[in-house]
Amino acid sequence: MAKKQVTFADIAEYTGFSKTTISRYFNHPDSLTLENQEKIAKALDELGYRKNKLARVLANGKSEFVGIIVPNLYLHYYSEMLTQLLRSYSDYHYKFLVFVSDGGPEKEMQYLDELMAYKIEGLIVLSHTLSSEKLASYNIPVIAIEREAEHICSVTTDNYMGGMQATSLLIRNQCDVLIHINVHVPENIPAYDRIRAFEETCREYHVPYELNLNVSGDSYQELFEQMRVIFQDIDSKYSGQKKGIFLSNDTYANMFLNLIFQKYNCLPDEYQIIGFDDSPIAAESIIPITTVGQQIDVIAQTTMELLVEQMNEMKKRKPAPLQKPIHKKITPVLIRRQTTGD
Amino acid sequence: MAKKQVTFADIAEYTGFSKTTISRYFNHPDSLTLENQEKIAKALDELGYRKNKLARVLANGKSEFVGIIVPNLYLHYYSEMLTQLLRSYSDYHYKFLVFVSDGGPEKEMQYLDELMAYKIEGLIVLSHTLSSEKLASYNIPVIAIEREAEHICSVTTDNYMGGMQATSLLIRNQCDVLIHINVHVPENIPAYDRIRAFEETCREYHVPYELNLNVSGDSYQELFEQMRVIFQDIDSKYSGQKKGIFLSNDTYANMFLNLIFQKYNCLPDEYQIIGFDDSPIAAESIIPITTVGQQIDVIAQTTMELLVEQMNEMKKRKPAPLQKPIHKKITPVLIRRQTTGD
DNA sequence: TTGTATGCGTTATCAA
DNA sequence: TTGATAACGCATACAA
Repeated sequence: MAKKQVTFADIAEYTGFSKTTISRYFNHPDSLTLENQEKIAKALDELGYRKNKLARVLANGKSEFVGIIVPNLYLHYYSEMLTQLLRSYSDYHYKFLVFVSDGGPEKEMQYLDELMAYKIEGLIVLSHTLSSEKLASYNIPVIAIEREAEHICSVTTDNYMGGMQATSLLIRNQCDVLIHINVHVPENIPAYDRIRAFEETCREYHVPYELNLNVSGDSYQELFEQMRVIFQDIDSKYSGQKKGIFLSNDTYANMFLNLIFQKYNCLPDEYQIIGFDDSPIAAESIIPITTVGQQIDVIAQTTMELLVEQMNEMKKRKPAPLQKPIHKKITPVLIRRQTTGD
Repeated sequence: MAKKQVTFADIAEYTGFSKTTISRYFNHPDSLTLENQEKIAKALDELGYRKNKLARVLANGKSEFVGIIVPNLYLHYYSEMLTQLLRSYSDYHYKFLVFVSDGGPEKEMQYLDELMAYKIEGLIVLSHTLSSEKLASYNIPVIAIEREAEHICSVTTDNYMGGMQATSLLIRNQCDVLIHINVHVPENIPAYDRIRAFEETCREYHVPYELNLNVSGDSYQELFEQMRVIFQDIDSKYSGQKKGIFLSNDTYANMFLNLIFQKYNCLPDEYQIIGFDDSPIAAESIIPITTVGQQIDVIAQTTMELLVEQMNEMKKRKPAPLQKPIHKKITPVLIRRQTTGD
C-alpha cells in the first residue's frame, strides 16, 4: 500500500460517471455505449487503475479460490498432478491455495480452517490424513484424488485395470511365477485394487504367485536395503524359473532392476519387471522399465470438471448439492518398454 | 454461501458486547478480561463462527498472500523448492498463490495481474520469463531464486563454488582430461558460474579440458540420443585417458552413466562422473552418482526471511524500501558417492 | 476495558 | 443506459 489505491471512486470522479457505472464497465460492459466504454478505459489507463478482487469477493461472495492439499511433491505423481491442476487456470480462472500436508491431522485441520477463512469455493484433497467423513462436514464441494472417499466425490485411476494389465502381460510372457511387491495397503484406498487384480488374475490363469506386502521405510536407503533382502530371497527361492515381478511403483522397480544388474550385469531372460506410475525414473533407469501409466492429465481435468460443476451449483439461488458422491475412474495405460521382453 | 455467515454482529448481539469488542477478542485479546474472553469464546463456538479473512484484508490491507511463479514441477529442483517454500507457512503464516509459468511473457503478465488483484504482499519468482526490470516495476517485494536478478533481490546457489568443488575433485582424483557437459547458458544467469568455475579451475591447475555446451532438446529421448553421440565422441577421442566428466545436472549424469554401462557393463576406472543438484536420480541410478547438492531448504528459508523482512517494512507508516537489491548466495555441498572413485 | 463511527473497494438493489 | 444507496465483514481512530 505504498500510495493509496486508485478506486472506482477516483475513476468515477475523473470521468463524471458514478461508481456503479465503472463497476458495470467490468461486469456488464454491454450495458454501456461504446463511447463511454472507451472513456472509462482511457481513464483507467491514465490513472493507473488496478483491480482489487478482494473487495469484489466481499461484495459478491465469489472468491474464485480453490484449496489443494497434497501430501508431498517429492513423488512425481503428486507434482505432476499439481502441475496439471494449476494449469487448469487457463480454462477456469480459479486461483489455487496450496498446502503441503506433513503434520498430521491437527495441522491439516488448521490448513482447512485457513482455507475456509479465505472463502475457498472448493477443495481438492490428495492427502490421506483426514477421513472423507470429516472432509464432507465442511459443506463445500470436495474432490478426492486417489484416496478413500466414501463420503465425498473422487477421481481415481482404475487400479484394478492397471493391476490386471500388468499381471496379464507377465502371464502372456510365460512367466512361471508372479510376484507382487508392495507396501501394506489398507483395503479402503483405491490402490488396494492393484493387489486384488494381481491376485485374482493369477488365480484365474492358474499361475503360481506370491504377495510381498512388507515393504516399509522412510529413506531411499532403508527401502533399498529391504529390497535387497527381498531380491535375494526371490532370486534363490525361484532359481531357474522365469519370474514376473510386478512392483507397486517405478522407484521400487528401479531398485529391483539395479539389484539384478548388480548381480548379473544384465537383465537375464528369467526376469520380467513391471512398475507403476510411469515416473521419469522408469524411463531413466539402466534399462527402460515397463510400467502402468496413470493418465494424470485426464485425472486432473476430470477433477476440475467435477468441481467446477458443483461450485457453479452452489452459486445458484437454490443450490441443490449432490445427494450421493460421484466417483470417477480413469483407465491407466500399459507402457511396454524393455523389462518385459520384446 | 449456503446459510448466511455468522458475523461479529451476531456474536455481539448474542453476547451483549459491541462488534469492536469481538474484533478485539481476536486482535488484542489482552485488552479483555479473562471472563469476557471466555464468554465470547463460548458464543463463537455456540453460533459456529467462522473467520472471514477476506473482510479482514479489506479492512487492514494485509492479505498475507505471497505469489509464487515457478517454471514447472517436473524438475525435482523446483518441486522441492516449492515444498520448502510452502512449508514456511508454519513459521510465517503466509498463504501461497502458485502459478506454473508455461505460456510465455503474456501469460505470465496475466498471472501477475491476477496476483496483484489479490493484493499479494510479496512475490517469489523462479521462472525466467520476465526480466527483473519488469518485475521490479510492480513495486512490491520480489525475490528471485536462481535467475537473472539485476533489479530485484535474489537468492541463488553459489554456483561458482559448486563448479569449483566438482572440478577440484576430478583434478585431485588424477583425471587426465576434464569435460564439462551443459546446455548453452546465458552469461547473466547464475548457473553460468558453474561453467566459469570449471574453466578457471582447469586452467589454474593446468589440466586439459573441454567444454561441450551444445546439449538441447525437449524430451528425454532426444536428450539421450544427443548424449549418446557426445559419449561416443569422448569415448573414442580420449581412449586410454582418465576422463573426469562434470555434467550440469544429475539427469544428464545418469544418462552418461547408463551409456557407459551399455558399453562396458560397469564404470571403468578411466571414467569419473559428477552431476549437479542431488536429485533423486543421482541416488537411484545404477551406481550412486557423486553430485553437487544445492541446499534447497536453506535457499527457501533465506528467501522467506528476506521477503518477510521487506513485507514488514512495507507495512510501516513510512516504508523505506531497499535502495539496492540484496543478493544472497548459498554454498552448495559436494556429495561424494560412487562415480568418483572411493 | 469498552463503545461509536467510519472506512476498506466492490457489487446489488432499486429507481430514474 | 445511468445513479444513489445500502450492503459485504472486519479493523481502527477516537471517545468514554
